[in-house]
Amino acid sequence: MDRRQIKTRKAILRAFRALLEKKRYDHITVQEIIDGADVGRSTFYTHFETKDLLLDALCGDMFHHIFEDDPCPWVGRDDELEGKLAHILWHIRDSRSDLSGILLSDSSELFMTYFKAHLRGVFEEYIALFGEAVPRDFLLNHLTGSFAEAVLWWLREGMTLSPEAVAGYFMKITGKR
Amino acid sequence: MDRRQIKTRKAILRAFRALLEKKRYDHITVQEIIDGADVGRSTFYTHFETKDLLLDALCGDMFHHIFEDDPCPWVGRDDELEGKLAHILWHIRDSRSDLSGILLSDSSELFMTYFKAHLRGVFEEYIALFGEAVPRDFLLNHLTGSFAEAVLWWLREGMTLSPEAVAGYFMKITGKR
DNA sequence: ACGATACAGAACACTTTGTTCGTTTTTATT
DNA sequence: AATAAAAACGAACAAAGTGTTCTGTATCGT
Repeated sequence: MDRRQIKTRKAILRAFRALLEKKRYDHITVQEIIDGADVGRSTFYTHFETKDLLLDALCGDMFHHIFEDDPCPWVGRDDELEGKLAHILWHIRDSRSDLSGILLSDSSELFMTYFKAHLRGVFEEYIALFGEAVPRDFLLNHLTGSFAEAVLWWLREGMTLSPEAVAGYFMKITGKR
Repeated sequence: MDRRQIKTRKAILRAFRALLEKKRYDHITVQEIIDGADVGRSTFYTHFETKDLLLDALCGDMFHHIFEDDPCPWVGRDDELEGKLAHILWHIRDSRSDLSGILLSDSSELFMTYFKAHLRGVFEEYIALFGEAVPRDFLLNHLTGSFAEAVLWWLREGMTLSPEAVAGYFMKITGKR
């Protein structure tokens, strides 16, 4: 791939993210993005058909590496899920992509949708741990939703607690352990 | 208040809600709203300064009567909270304002924010029921968030379950009872 | 050094926004 | 029923944003 393409693509995404931390998604204009990225108008539209697709691309970039399956030392342990959750939190805190800024922005709901979609995959593996007192889909929905909320709470608190502590709280509150 | 004002205000809100069920909030234009409401352009702007304030007004209308404190037969009983939650669900299902359509729309995240804000008030009263194993704010956040998610799940399922059943599931899943 | 291609920048037709203002209709009151 | 006040209409407006097309220039991979 051409270096120029990569450079401008990154510049656009960076400018977009900077704007997202300042104002709401639907108040951001293409003009502001290309001004921030210092990129021509036509160039923007060759890279991204619409602003919505730009958002998709940003979410892809941000969440992909967090949910990559990397070597996991918790496999087989009885706190395997808790370990994985802590791992996700750890990634968010130390991520170069500065996820926390985006998740705390006025457009956070937008990103929560993507976040939950990824989380669902994680919890699907461990659904059996939580019994069968309620419908499977209800439970899955509950776990992903409430973990995402917990993460947001943690970010709002300034991430003073350790990832392990938050994961522990979450497991406790959902009745496991 | 002038009848005309009430009439046009209602017409605008109705048109807005009809549009929200079809397309996303930030894709809706003022032009579409006033066409749907059959109202002059200047009239719209005398009623609502911006589209965001129109949204605020809509949320106010929709959620207000649900969280009104009306005669509550569960006071003092040990399933008082469960009763109140069922009551809320009952309201949503039978509401004339057709909340379900809005909460299932592409802009549902927007309304969830308002919904949660109101729910927080409900849970604040009963926070003591859930122990002190985790920080109060964490817990409050968890309860409001996950109940809102449960409601959304219920709506998506077509409200086949009874309000009492959903409230029961929720209490079970949060560890109470 | 070469052709290919990505970019800049300007111009464009078009849509949307929010405001203004004179006119017409409806309302509450007498 | 007559009247003054209030509200809605509708046209026109500048300003801003959208998405496309074009030409010339700079940069890339080979």
